[in-house]
Amino acid sequence: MTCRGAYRRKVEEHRVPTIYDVAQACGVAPSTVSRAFSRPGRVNAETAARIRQVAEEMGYRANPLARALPTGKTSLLALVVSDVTNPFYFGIIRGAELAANEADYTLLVADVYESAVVERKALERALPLVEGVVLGTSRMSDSAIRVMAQQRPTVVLNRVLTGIPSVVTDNTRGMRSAVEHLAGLEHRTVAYVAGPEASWADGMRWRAMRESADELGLRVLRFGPYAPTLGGGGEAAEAVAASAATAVVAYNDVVAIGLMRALQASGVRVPRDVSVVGFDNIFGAELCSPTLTTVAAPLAALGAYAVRTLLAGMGSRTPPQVRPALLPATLVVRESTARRLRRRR
Amino acid sequence: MTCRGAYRRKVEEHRVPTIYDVAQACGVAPSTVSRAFSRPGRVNAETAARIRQVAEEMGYRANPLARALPTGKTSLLALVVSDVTNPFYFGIIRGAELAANEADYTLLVADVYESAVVERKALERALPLVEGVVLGTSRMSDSAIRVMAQQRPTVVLNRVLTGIPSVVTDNTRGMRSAVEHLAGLEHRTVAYVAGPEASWADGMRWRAMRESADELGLRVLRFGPYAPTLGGGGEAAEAVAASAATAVVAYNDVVAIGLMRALQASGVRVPRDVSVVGFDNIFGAELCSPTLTTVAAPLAALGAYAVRTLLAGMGSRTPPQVRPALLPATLVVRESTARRLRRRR
DNA sequence: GTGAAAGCGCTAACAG
DNA sequence: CTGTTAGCGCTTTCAC
Repeated sequence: MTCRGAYRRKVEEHRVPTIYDVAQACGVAPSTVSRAFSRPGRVNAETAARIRQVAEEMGYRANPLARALPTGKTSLLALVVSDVTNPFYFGIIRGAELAANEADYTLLVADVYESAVVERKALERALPLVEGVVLGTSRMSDSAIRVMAQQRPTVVLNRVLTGIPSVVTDNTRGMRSAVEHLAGLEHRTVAYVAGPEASWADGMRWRAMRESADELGLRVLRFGPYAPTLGGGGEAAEAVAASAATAVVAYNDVVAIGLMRALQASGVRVPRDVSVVGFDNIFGAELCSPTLTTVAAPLAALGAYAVRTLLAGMGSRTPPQVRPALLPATLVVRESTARRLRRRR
Repeated sequence: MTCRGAYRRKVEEHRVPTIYDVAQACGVAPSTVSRAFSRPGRVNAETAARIRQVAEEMGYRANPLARALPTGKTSLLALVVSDVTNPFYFGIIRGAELAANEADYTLLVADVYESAVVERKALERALPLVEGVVLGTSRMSDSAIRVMAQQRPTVVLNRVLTGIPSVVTDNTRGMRSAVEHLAGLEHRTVAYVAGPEASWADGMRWRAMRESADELGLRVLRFGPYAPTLGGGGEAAEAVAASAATAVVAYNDVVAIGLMRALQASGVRVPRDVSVVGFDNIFGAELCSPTLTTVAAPLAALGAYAVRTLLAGMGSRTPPQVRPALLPATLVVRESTARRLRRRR
């Protein structure tokens, strides 16, 4: 054993038992204690049991830092989200955290306030500490993501990046069920209130809507783009009210709620005059009135699946599957959609 | 220099430059490189600059793990919240994260799903990694918290614990402004819809309401306790409607929204017949209709202040201030409160 | 199966 | 001001 203790720690107060203490108490070498925990098979079963018990009694806990230094195994995973304040992420965080804890990993949630600079700094800080990262929404360019993915196993959410494993919501199917729902309520002309043009999801949703509407023989209009905010939805109200559409699907719930409020404010009743469908099923969707029919993204599932994919990829030497995983979105029917009235308003 | 490299790392792939590489490239001792970064004063300015530049060119970044091992300085802080899904915490997380990043710390958000078991496990995992912890809401007993506080500097949010620094919302002042607002709208009889009895905040709020009402000469009723959920608020509706109260303050926004909906469902109009005030100003407060007048907890400020208090306490040898810090709550007036009608409904 | 010893990358005490 | 050295606590060859 090396001569220890000459390098006195500043805070002698709460001396935590180390592997050396356990070894001494058991009358074995430190390396044996280490093995007893990490490779139980390679040590005499009886000895191992004794070590375990003594360790337990002493309240020994392996120092994760010390373990991580030689092995790189920090048991930390990073989840980067652009805005913890956005209800969209709650479910994702929750799901990711559950899956991480399940595997005895701790999740480091990095909130980057929609800012590329903060994102860079946050990642710079977190990257060396974590074993892998899930990119919730990233302001980073594809190439920047690829560079990062070389440093640490990476999984991307709701964004497809060839070569990087990703898990995305099946917007197409989700949109289809929304349109089918509206068709079932006898709507003949439906509109899409678009979100930001740069949004990958927006493109998917609009395309899916057009296709579904076509297949079901509905007329389809498109308004926008609008900002993905209450105000953005509000701006769309006038155009929607003036149109022939009796039902609209909005880019997301926040836009849908903004739209509903503006419609109501100008005397258009929801769902009596216009049915409204949102996307995402955020917490507020059942707080507004009428409560919002919406396509629920499988938030928790997305987060959990991403983490599991990450862990799986870390475990194996082989590069992880390259095809994006599609997780089903489901329609949640609430009060904001209703059967079309016979007489046009 | 010790003979290095015999202990080959498994992944030779992405060799990150170490302090030794920089030292060699600069022709100085490793310790000098270390000093150049941690104690710039103690090294020849010219040498330091050269080292810095070389390090920059090589893309050297100190390995936080290795740094943390001898010093204990992980640059990690934990924030424990009982439920990331609860809108109440968003602001807190955001504020805490901002303050942490400002000081070059990374925040580890541990979500404990309202479960004491998960909380224990999460803390067990995180505690050895972090330098301090902020307890957002904890299911732990006072004594358990005190035990933890001995291991790591701790700050508690919205809970007062003698001996442990804490930062709490000034519910008393917040409630007073709510009651003054209602009195100004000529309400004479007001009611409090109580939350869970075990809640420290609930007790504070009710007491403050009674006192404020007394001082302003209002009659005050109390209903509850109810669960702090939409359903809980709904349950209160009947009692409220049957009472003489023309205005109610609810334990929190979620209860207030549940109450409003149930009232409206039974034909009581808000705010025409009954004014409703919530507490916390969660995201949903401006999504519901009518939008909710509410006492806004200084969420981001709470989080930020807690982190700053924590960091301050870690910095100094002296035990941190023991008096809980009171942060002001402010009334946000929206649509759910209105002047009392002359004729009683 | 077990012990000895060399490191992981960095910091800090000690000399000069 | 700078170099030397001993460790932080754990893992992992390498011998026996």
